Order: sequence, then C-alpha cells, then structure tokens
Amino acid sequence: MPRHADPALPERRRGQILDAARECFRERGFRLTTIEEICAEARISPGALYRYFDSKADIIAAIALDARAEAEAMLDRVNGSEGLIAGLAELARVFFETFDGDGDAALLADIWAEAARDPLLAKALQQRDQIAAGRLAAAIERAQRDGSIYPALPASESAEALLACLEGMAMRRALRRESGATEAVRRFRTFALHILKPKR
Amino acid sequence: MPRHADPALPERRRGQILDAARECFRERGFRLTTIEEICAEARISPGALYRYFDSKADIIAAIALDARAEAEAMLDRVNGSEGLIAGLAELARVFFETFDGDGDAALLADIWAEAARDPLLAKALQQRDQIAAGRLAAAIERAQRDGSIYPALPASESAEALLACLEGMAMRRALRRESGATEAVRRFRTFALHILKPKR
DNA sequence: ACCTGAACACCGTTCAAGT
DNA sequence: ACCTGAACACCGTTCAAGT
Repeated sequence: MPRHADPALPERRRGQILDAARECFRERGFRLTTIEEICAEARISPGALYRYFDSKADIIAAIALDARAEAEAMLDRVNGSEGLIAGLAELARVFFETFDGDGDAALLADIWAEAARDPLLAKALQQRDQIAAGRLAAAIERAQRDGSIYPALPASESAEALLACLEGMAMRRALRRESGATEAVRRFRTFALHILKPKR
Repeated sequence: MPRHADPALPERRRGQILDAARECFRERGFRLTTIEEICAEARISPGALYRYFDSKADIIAAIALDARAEAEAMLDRVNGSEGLIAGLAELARVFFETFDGDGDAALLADIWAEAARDPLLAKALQQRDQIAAGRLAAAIERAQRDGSIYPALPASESAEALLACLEGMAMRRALRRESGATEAVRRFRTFALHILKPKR
C-alpha cells in the first residue's frame, strides 16, 4: 500500500483553500465570510478543510504570512534597483495596489486585528517584518555610503518611519475607499524625499 | 402618566454599556467578547442592551467615534500650544499611551477592521478624521506664516503624512506589544522635524 | 489516507411576558 | 416605558462513517 498516494496533495489543498478564502475575504471580509462559503468556493467539505487548517483564524494567518513574503520580495527589488527613491515609489505602488480601496484594503485591517489578538500570528508577522525593515535599512545605508542621500538619520529609524507611513497611508486609503494609487504614490514619494534627502 | 420616568436614563444606559464593552474589548478584543459578557459587566440583560444598540458592531462604532472626538480635542490643544513640534510630541504621547501595546492597541485594529467593512462607520470616521486633519493643517499653516517652519510642503499634505505615520507607528507598536511611549514619541518627533523643518 | 456531511456547541439577536 | 430571559437562527468545529 502506498504511504502517500500524492505527496503534493497537502500543498495543493492548502493553496486551493487559501485561494478560495482570499476571494471570500476580499468580498465580505473575515468576519462575514463563513467556513461554509470558503468550502463552497474551494469545492471541499468542512471536514476536509479542518484537515489542512486548525481554525478560521489559522487561514487568515497563512494569508497574512504569504503577503509578508511578497513584501520581502518587493524590498529585494528596492535594494537592487537603481535609485532608492524610485525603488521606494515602486514599492508603494505595489503595496497600494495590492491593498486597494475596493476590496483588499479591508483584508489588511482584518490581518492586523487578528494579529493584535493572536500572539503566535503577531510573532510570526513581527519576524517577517523585522526582515523587511532590515532590508530597507540596508538599502538606505548603501545609499548613504554612496553619498547619494543625506546621512543624517540612522538608517533603521528611517526605514521604520517609511514603513509606518506606508502602512498608515494604506489604512487611511482604506477608510476613504480610495482606489487609484498614483496620487498616493506621489505623496509617499515626496514624503520619502523629505526623510531621505537625496543630494540630486 | 409620565412620558419619561427619567429623561437622562437612555444616555446613562448607553454610557454604562459602552464602559462595560470597552473593558471587555480591551481584555479579549471585539471578536472574542460575547454580548453576554458585556451584559454581565454592565449588569443588564441582552434584551435591554439591544434597546440601546442595534448590534455588536454598533457598540464598537460608538466607541470609535468617542475616541475620534478625543483626538480632535487633542489637536485643538496642539493648535493652541506654544511650539508646533512640542504640541505634536504631546499628541503622539497621548495617542501612543491610549493605544498601548497591552490592551487598547488591539482595539485600534478592531475599529479599523470594522470600519473597512461598515460603510456607515467608515463615513462617520472619515468625517471626524477630516476635521482632525484640517485642524492640524491649520496649525501647520499658522507656523508657516509665523516663519517658524519651512514652508516647502503644502500644509494639508504634511498633516496627512504626520497622521499616517502616527497611526502606522501605533499599529506597528501593537504588533510588537510595545508599551512605554517615550521612545516612540522621540521617533515621531524626529520624524516631524524632518517633515516640518523648524527654523530654530 | 482522505473525505463527507450530519451533529454539536456557542453566540448574536429577537420577542413574548412581566412590572 | 423599560426590562427579563428563554427561544431562535446561524456558524465554527468535530467526528462517526464511508471509500
């Protein structure tokens, strides 16, 4: 008898469920979507879902960590990009577009609300965030050594402020149901200019 | 027959329920506290509670609006205070202390998550926020005219960035379960300095 | 090994009955 | 007019039974 009929099945099922959940959360938010709806969307039974996830909260936790992994990848691109400011603007564009006023913005708030209550999720997100902030700080330091920006502020502090502003702006956009990222990107860019003070 | 045995009763009951709810939310968050727990804390029955609030969401909406009203009052003090930067630092201190890492920080996230889904709450908060941002912008403009800060950025844009950063930092503090506001206040202050560039 | 779906427990909300 | 608390509806989670 075969130990695993299909070794890739668990991963596939998880993806299937997460996709369905993301779709549902985007439409109705975490609180208002039911497990039954996720199951219908994923074409799976409740019993099967609970084989792959411990709870409803566990599902949004997985989504949150996925999103953070994407953010890290984005920051890698910032680090590799030509201009620091241009890279940051690009980061902001992707971030604002991902968490757009229409649907996903609420997802961001859901994630935070969940993290504020779930110490395990908070810790996991925090670790991811530390990595992200570290990469941004590294990019800033590099630019400072290049001499292309003004080295007044500690890099880690600048990175922290930039991320706080990015997330704060995303929240405020969500509240206003803003969509269309270009104006917000411009604002974030001028903001970054004032924090980082590029020399030319 | 008396029309109202006690005309002040409705307001008293609402306050009684809101106090109880705040206490419960602080301890276990919005999702995890039950109506029954709020009722026990407020010494009232479920039926009576629903006479004064339409739903559980309606309760957190009322709490959120109360908090915003407080924020407005704080901004008035900023506007009246001696130095703009000192006023902002004071604002940050109160804000960070109110939404501290221990308990109330999660409340902030709960409010946002609820607002992201409830258009009526979103609109109400947005109106309050517009007033707050307007007052901050007015304070900035005044300082610009005084000549005490550098008038490079449009005041409304600076106000927006400052509030976004303040809220973003509060969120990040909540994630890290930080308590003790002084370090965060210092960070926000340097940040404000770089945005506003006071001349002395 | 993996899945189904009925059953269970819990909680937001309502409402008939009381004062 | 205001309140009580039992009853209802709904939803997250479990588990016995199937393949």
